[in-house]
Amino acid sequence: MSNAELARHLELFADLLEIEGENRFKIRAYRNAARTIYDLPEQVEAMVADGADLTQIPSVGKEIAEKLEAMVATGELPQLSELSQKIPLGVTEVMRVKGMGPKLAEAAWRELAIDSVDELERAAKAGKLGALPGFGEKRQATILKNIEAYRKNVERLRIGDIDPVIAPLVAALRAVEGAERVEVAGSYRRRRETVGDIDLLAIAADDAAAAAITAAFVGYPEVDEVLGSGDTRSSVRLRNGLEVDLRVMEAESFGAALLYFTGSKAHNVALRQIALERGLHLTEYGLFEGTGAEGEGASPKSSGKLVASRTEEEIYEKLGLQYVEPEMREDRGELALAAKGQLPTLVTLADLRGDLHMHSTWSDGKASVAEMMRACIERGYEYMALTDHSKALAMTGGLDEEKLARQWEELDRVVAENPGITLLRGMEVDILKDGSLDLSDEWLERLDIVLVSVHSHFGLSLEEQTARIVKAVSHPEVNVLCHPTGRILGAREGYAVDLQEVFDACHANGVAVELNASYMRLDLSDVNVIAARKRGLMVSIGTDAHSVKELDGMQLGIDQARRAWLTPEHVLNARPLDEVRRFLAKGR
DNA sequence: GCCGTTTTCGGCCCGACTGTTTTCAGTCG
Repeated sequence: MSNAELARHLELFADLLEIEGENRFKIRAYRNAARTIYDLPEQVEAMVADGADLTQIPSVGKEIAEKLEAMVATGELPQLSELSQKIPLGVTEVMRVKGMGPKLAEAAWRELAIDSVDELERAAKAGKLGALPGFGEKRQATILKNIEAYRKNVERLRIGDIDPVIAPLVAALRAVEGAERVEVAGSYRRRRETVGDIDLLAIAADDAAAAAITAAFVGYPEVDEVLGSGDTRSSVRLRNGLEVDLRVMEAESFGAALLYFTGSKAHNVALRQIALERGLHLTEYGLFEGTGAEGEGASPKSSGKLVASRTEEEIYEKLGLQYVEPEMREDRGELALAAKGQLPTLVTLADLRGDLHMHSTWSDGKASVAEMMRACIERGYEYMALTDHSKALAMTGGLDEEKLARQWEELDRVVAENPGITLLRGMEVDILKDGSLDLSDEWLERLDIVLVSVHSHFGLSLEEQTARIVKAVSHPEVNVLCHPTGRILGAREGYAVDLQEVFDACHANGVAVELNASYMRLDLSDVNVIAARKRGLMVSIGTDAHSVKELDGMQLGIDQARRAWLTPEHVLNARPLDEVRRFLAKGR
């Protein structure tokens, strides 16, 4: 059972416990464990096989360790199956509708036998929800609207799809007179691969400016529906289904608000804990003296002297912490390092010296070799690898040995015309079904860089797929394993593969793994890049560009790399050319 | 259920909003 499945079982169990009315701290314990397991770079299954002590995993104690072992052994969680006899799993689905928490979902199920979103909708339309405690006309209408939103937007949107929509919106708000600052917070700022909604924060010079910013926001052309609009807070839904919230505030508390709304929630909880340990109190308004517990009846917001609030930097500083980059704020151990002053210096776009994965019109790219080359020079790269497809991908016009020879004649000319950059002659070679490669050994040896990829036979069993890829990366001429899981965000799960085993093989053979920066892929995921880093692998951030414009997709790859704490030392294409050449030569 | 520079019990992040209340529970971020 994969870590993701284990986490989902724990999460589902927590849902049912919550509906049952269990102790909320117990529920939180299960949710914390679920999140930790989901983020864990090591496979729990492998840990169990090795006889490791699972209670060494943070948030996992004796009880949850036993449950994990049971799930690994039997493929199911007995307590979950048992509880789902009592409470239908559909009730947890009802809980996913905004406005329906555990208490209301439970009441709806007990009173009205509602155990699915469909049932909930039917009951709301028939006006039957009024029978529930605390349910009036208004709430019934709200729930109906929220069911619609739930159906429309069950899945989070890809960050690469959202960027082109949000950038102009932010620009429009920044252009409003009296808008002193407009920033995006939330998971968008943390650069998560998918985003559920957008949080915008703005500083207005005065009340008139605040009103103008709000007016510009709710009147923005892409707005489909205004969900709510007040003096300090407004909310809209854009035409693509994305919900966007705007908060307008004074400069005084902007840092505290930015910190709070950037999250993650887990990072915030951990930060507040640190504040309490220091006799301080952190809220979205600022960092205050006192823990807020002593002032009987006094609002924590007003109790205690303000210590810091204008900038995130000063809040971290007063907490005795280094500034934590937004991409790292996931409570994955960053605060312990920040306390010791040992946070890594994350890789940036400026650190990159080249792009090692791109296509041209020789296969399925839209730009010529010369155009791609000039574009790479414009982007300040010292080197680039041209890596068209191999012949197995007939639909892309992949190259066989003879066509590759002709391509090289053109490369000779283009290289002579563009002395500003070093061209690495490469190919993205298909891994065939049996793990052999789609190019002759003779040509594999002649290439400067060999990328290998799976583009077919996604349905192989875990064992077959793993063995196939291990065989491929064990070929002495292979340098980079591309998009190692084959996933397409929001469209296709990756194929079944034991990444630990594949990473071991890459390590043994001097092969780097790719972080494919395409907004559709972002493969490896942040968690898997962390696993690769911990395994000591080099990571190549490649755009897989099929056009000049797609070369700019590199930023998304950088974002993902930063979420995995990569520094320039970890990234192959952030290394100087001679070092890259040594890596490609594998000491030969 | 987890956790421990207040270690094996007694805590566990915080504030706002909403609809429905007449003092608040539930939900959300």
